[in-house]
Amino acid sequence: MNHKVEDHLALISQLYPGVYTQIVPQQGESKRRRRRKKNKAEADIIGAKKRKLSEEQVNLLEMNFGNEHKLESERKDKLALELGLDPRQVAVWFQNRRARWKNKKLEEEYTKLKTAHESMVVEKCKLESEVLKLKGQLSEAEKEIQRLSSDRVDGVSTNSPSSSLSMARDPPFLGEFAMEGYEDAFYIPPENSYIPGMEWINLYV
DNA sequence: GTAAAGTCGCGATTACATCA
DNA sequence: ATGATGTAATCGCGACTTTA
Repeated sequence: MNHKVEDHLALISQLYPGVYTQIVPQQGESKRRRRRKKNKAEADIIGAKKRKLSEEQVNLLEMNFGNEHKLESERKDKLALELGLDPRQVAVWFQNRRARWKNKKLEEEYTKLKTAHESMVVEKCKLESEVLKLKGQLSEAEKEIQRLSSDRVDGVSTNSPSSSLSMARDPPFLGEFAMEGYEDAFYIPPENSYIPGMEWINLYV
């Protein structure tokens, strides 16, 4: 805080006890208190009008912030002298600037994550439709197998085990998340490994 | 060694200027 | 005139350092 303003506040708090209660903390009052509202008359009395920094001042501050976000006191004093500001104002500016920078970074990060999430959703849709397509192909192939095997055994045997095998091995249809929690139950073997009962597949590859 | 005082940075909030 | 927005300033707090 500007020392002049502080002096004014101290004086006013002496003259008008109860107005600036935050200056003399109450005994045992550790919790955050509601801050007093400064009215225009008070601001006029103490000359505490808020003023915008000039473009040149902001430019120089921005340049310094670009070099280094933190502000050691030596640099702060030097900068304050250069800008014709109170060192406290320079510190406050850096404080607020760091907060703005942090907010901006957070927003950028959020946008990046959102974009990544959206493209993942698209990818998921693609994969799901691919799965549906492959399931259709599989079902067609099984129908064809059944047709061929019934052609081959036609008139020889009516209780061929092959007619029920594929049904017995088929996992129940569980919808979109069929594999969740069933990784062990429906183990998918690596390529070229021998699968009992799956010899037929070699006929088609 | 330690309690009190001082300093600094941060998050949250307020006050004020500016603009649509 | 008024609500939205941006930003300077304030407050309260914790962490750390300095001083007596």
